[in-house]
Order: sequence, then C-alpha cells, then structure tokens
Amino acid sequence: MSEKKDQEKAKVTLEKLVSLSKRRGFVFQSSEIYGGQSGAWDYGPLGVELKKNIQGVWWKEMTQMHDNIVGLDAAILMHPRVWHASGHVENFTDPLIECKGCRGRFRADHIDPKGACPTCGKKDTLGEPRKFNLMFTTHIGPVEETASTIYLRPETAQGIFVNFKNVVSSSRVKVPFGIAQVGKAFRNEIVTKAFIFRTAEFEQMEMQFFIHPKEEPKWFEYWKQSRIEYYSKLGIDPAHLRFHQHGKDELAHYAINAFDIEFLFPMGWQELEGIHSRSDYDLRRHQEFSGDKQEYLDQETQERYLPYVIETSAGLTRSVLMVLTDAYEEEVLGEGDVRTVMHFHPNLAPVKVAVMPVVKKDGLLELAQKLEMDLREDFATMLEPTGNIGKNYRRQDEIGTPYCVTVDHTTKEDNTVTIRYRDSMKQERVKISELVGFIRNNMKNYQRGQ
RNA sequence: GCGAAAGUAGCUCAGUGGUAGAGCUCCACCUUGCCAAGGUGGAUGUCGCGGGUUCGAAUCCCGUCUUUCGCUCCA
Repeated sequence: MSEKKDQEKAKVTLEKLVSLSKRRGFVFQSSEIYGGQSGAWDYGPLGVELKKNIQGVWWKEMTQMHDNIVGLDAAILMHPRVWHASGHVENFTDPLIECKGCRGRFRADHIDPKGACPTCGKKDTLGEPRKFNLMFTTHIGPVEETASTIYLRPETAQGIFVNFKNVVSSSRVKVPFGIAQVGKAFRNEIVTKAFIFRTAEFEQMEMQFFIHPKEEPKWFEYWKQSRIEYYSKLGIDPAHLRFHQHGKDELAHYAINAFDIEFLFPMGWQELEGIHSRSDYDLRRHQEFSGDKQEYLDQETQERYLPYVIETSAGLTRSVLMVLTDAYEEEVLGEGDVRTVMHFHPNLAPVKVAVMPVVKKDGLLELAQKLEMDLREDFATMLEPTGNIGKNYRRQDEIGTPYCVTVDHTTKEDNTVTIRYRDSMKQERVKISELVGFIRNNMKNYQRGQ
C-alpha cells in the first residue's frame, strides 16, 4: 500500500488534530506568546487528563495485572558515567557530512564521502564527517566546568538498570521479574516534527523484564504477544496497528532481537513501541564501569548470573497522538450537519460524565448541579449549565465525553434521568440511585459505536 | 538541516500602501424545550518577532522564530 493511500486511510490530518487540540485544550505549543519553542508542547486541561489516563492504563497493565512487575521512578539527572557505560556517549550520535554546494546534510554511513552529493549531484563538495550527539548536556553546581557536565537522560531505561540490585534486595522479587517506569526523556533531535510525534522532550513508558538467559526466546515471544494485546484495552482499531520484526542488520547497539509496534498516524505508519531483547548488555556494562557486581543469585539453584533483559518501550506522548488520531471522526448526520466526535475509550476520556438540565428553569439547573456534585466521587464530571441541550451534546462529543446525563421535568417526579451515549447518540432512562453502577458497568463493557 | 508554503480574534479565514474585518466560538438576556434553531447586546487583536523603505506598512524589502508538506533523519 502506498503512503498516499495510508494517509487517506488515516482520514484525519495533523492540522485538524492540532486545531482541535488547541481549541479544546488538549495540547498547546510551548512558549507560544514568545513565538513558540520547537520540539516542545504543553498539555492543557483535557490533554493532561488524557495523558494521565493512558499512563494509568499502562501502569495498571504492568504492575497491577502482573504479580512479578514492580514500579520505579528514577531521577532524570544521573551520574555521567552511566551514559558512558550504556554506550550513549559513544554511539548515540549521528555522524553527519555537509555538502558545501547545497548545504544538505547526510548520515556519513549512508553515502560515499568521496562521491557526489546525493541531492545536488556536485562532486568534491562534501566536507568531513562531524559527530552530533543527541544527548542534551547541562551543568550541575555553580561553575560551568567540564567536570560538572551532566546529561539529560535520552531514555528512561538506565534508571532501571542502575537500580537493579536495589529492587532485588528490597522487594522480594525473583527472576523472572520486571521493573516499570514512566518518565521524561530528552533528545536533541536535528528534526522535531509532526506535532507531538517527534519532540526534544517526551515521555516514555518502559518496562525492563529480567530473565534467565536460557529463557530469552520464550519471554521475547511472550512480551510481543502481551504488548499487541494491550492496545485493545486502549480501544485502538486493530486495522491501524501493524508489527515489524527487525532484521539482524537493523538492530540498535544493545539489541539481539527487536520488534516494533507501528500505528497509522496522519503522516503514515510510524513506530509507537519497541520490544527489544537487550541481552545482559546493560547490566554487564554497568558492572564493568562501576565495579559493582550486578549478578543475580538464584536461591534455589545457587546459580549466579547476569540476567538477560526484554525491554518494552512505548512512547507516552506518541500514544496521546495515537489516541487522538484513532478517536477522531467527522460524522455526517444530515444535509450540512456534521458533528466532530472523539471516540475515546471511556477509560481514557478526560471527562466521563457531563450533567445538564434540559432547560435552565424550574429548578432543573439546581437539580443537575446537585447530581453532578454527587457523581464527582465516582467519575470525572462536568456540568453544562446553559440549557442549550443540542449544543451541549455536540461540545461534549468533541471532547470525547462518553456519557451525557440530562435532568428534565420527569426527574422531579420519579428521580430518573436520561443517559445519552456519545457514539450512537441513543438515550435511555435510568434511576438516579442506579446511575453510578450503570455507568461503571457500561464502561467496563464498552464497544466503540455503542 | 535542505526545499516549498503558511503565520491577522479562542478556531477557520478575508483583507496587496490610507480608521483591523467576517463566520463560528465565548459571555449576558429573551425565545425555544432532547441533538450545532432564532433574536438582542457584549467580550476578545503586540496583524508571529525585529529591523528597513515610506508622509503613512497587516500589506513592500531584509532578517529571524514557529508550524505544515516534501526530502533527510529516526535506538
């Protein structure tokens, strides 16, 4: 399938997502009043809820649903030697060659440095390769000197590896076990592009699973399957996901096996999550560089060894873009009547329940206010006080609220309300006393389009 | 980083040298009473930023920042 067709299939353009994100408060450009800062985006009132909800589903999947995975929150700033050990100081670079003719830049290992420029075709215009490290550096302490240079972490994984022994000695875990972490990482990308897809500052959801080396094939397969299944819990259309097994020639410096999960973004298929088999590379390197033994002792067999690691590394901020993309629909209802709906899975929706009076009189607004207050204990709610019912439904559709509860004159008589579904726009009447359980149950069994 | 296009109200945009506008949105009131109805009134602008030309610049010129698209890149 061509990229053009892929983009048609995705149905929504980045511009539309950027526009809706700003209009409704999902994502804002960083430092906008100063002209904007490239590579950085801010998450607004709805965006931060969406991001936290995605993170919550992932965290629950990892730590709560597995009895052998524990959490961690390591510092962004780490000892500089960590990045020498990890190989990032040496390898996390793009050696670039610049053409003096057209000023184009190319990966030194992708072109012939003595040949012609791939863009303008001129000869003898290519300069010497120069290394460009993708790690941000900064200084700790009051004096900017070389000794105090430290890095902003380019991945969260190393915070897990350097705490391997701490976790083993403090939390009664036994191999095989995993450590999960969500946090920010920073890469000084030459190009930051496509809205929140590739940014200099981003968030990762990583889990490092420590195993006996002999069990590497088994666990690599397990995590491939497990991670594929996870995306159904986010309500993502399976047709918008695909999988890519890396060949031996396209592996990162630490990997012996790799598998990508890709999503059909507005700009085409792009990587969302990587499952990497990292062998004992990281623990071995940290053992060498720190002089601190990283071996695991199996209490039963008395075997000492360096565990292998299966890593699952998903982009959280990329996941936000995935969810926005997948949820977006412009539904034609009639002649000239189009509603924009965000079909978020109810677990991800920033607002679960909007409460509104059918009209703003006869005490209905007050009834709605009281009901909304009562529901806060159980759901993220929002009150729509204007009494303009149709407009309120459409506004809630656009921010992806799955349930609208409407208070009307019948409510005063028999303590029932109508509940209106976002996807189908259908309504039913429910007793207020049964509302919480009713919504809970519906969220649990949600199917898109209901 | 290269090439192209764009940047004017919260959003989408009009405005090509002479007093900053429209639609939608938002707020108030009236009306209506279950899917963007109508009416009246109101709020919101460093015209991305800096410099230049000019009596006068949103408009012309230079620079710069940002975004999008195409390359390139992508642990």
